[in-house]
Amino acid sequence: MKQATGPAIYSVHPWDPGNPEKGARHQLLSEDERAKLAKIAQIVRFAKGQEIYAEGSVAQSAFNVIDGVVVAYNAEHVVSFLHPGDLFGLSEEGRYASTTRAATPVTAYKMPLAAVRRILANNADLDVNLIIKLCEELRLAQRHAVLLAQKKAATKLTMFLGLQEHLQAARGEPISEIHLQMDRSSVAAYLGITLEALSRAFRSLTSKKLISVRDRQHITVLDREAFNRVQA
Amino acid sequence: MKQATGPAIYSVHPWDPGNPEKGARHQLLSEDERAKLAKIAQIVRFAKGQEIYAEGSVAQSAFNVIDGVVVAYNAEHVVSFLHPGDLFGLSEEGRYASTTRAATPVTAYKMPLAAVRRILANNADLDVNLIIKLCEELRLAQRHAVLLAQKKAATKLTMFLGLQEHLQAARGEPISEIHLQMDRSSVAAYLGITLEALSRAFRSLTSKKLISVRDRQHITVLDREAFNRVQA
DNA sequence: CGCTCGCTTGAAAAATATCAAAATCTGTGG
DNA sequence: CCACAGATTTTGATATTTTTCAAGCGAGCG
Repeated sequence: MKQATGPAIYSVHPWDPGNPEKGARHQLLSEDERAKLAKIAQIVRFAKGQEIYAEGSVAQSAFNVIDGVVVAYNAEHVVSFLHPGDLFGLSEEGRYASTTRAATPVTAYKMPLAAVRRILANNADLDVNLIIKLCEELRLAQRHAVLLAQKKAATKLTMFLGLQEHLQAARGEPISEIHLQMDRSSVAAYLGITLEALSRAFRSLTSKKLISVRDRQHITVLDREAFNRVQA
Repeated sequence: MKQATGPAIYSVHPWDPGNPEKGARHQLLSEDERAKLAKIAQIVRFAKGQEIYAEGSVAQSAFNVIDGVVVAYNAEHVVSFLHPGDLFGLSEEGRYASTTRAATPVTAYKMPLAAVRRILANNADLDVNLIIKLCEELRLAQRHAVLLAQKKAATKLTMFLGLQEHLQAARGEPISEIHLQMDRSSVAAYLGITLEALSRAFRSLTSKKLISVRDRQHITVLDREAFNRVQA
């Protein structure tokens, strides 16, 4: 468990173009805010594969990932992966907009939406931070769209790996290897291709020695230049 | 010109599952807030095809569409269409995350980001409303992702037309016809297919009498049931 | 009138989807 | 520690679909 002090929301800061640490993520909540949220939060655990909530059901709680990876589905299609420091469970007209499921064993804070709203209404700083986080999610969703718009499976895969690597770095994790915690079918759904096409794309990149696959979860980029060139 | 009283942000309200007017959009800003923003906003116009700002350039202004349609590009790919009541120009690390271009003649409010931030910092209500709007954009982006994940061009097209119709209704415009204000190449880029594939998808739906195309901009759904069934 | 630009159509090439089956991995229990 | 059952992933062959390249159409405009 990474944070015992209360909910934590990480994001890159959306302003300051001259920011020295480009792309680094920061904790958006102050100690005080975290403490406030901690009072209404409880820690919950989900087993791998367990559903957290279903699309269309009445939204009662928001969640904040402490450890593990969550997959969000819209109508059978994977729309995002949520990592520690990410927030999910925001809703459309009071109902969840996605189905979420634990891709690995997950620990998370669970917070009643009503209480979150009450706190937000009285705390301008929190609002701004939530805005920052939402901007980040929006940018990620748009990057996902760019990825999905690619026509070749190998291109999609390199973009995906690049994105994962980038996020991993932003989270401060080592990036000698890319660590894919979700299974192949989730990745395929995220890329908008079949499991078979994904498998072949992996093989194609591997046989060209652009990447090496240590095991299903660990990938290394061998030829960075050629790897980046695939995205063209 | 639709709103002379100041910037307007429209969105569906994210809570209240029992909301009677499902999917209807509301004005998020109070008269007071609009007046406050109007003080820092100027009205600007863009000719059809004109670039509004470029991806990666330093972000200095946010925009609020008054009239017309704006296309947002990420790396050559269309990620969204912006209509009256939409907000754009929010940034990542101080630089614009997309390139935007007027798809039709556009009128918009232009507001210095620094001033917007100053107002946001002192106005919790605005914050909450911005959050609501960002949630909406996020949901749209995820719906776009679901669309892009479809494997057949005809399916993508029906989903797109359905989405446009839905948005049109939410804006309170008549929906006897679907009005596509952007050109075919923008639609194709949004769907992640080639112009030719889009053209063939239109022909396929037309020849099956699911839709009729009055002119390049106006489409009618003839067989609603079959039309909805395509999305399977 | 002749032009360009946006869109449509056609034919061949390339890529992915689909279906079926083999291989590999994971967790469980002996 | 090993063996087994079920789930996950890879591989193979074929069918579909889309991309690509090239040419034709048509509306709007100087």
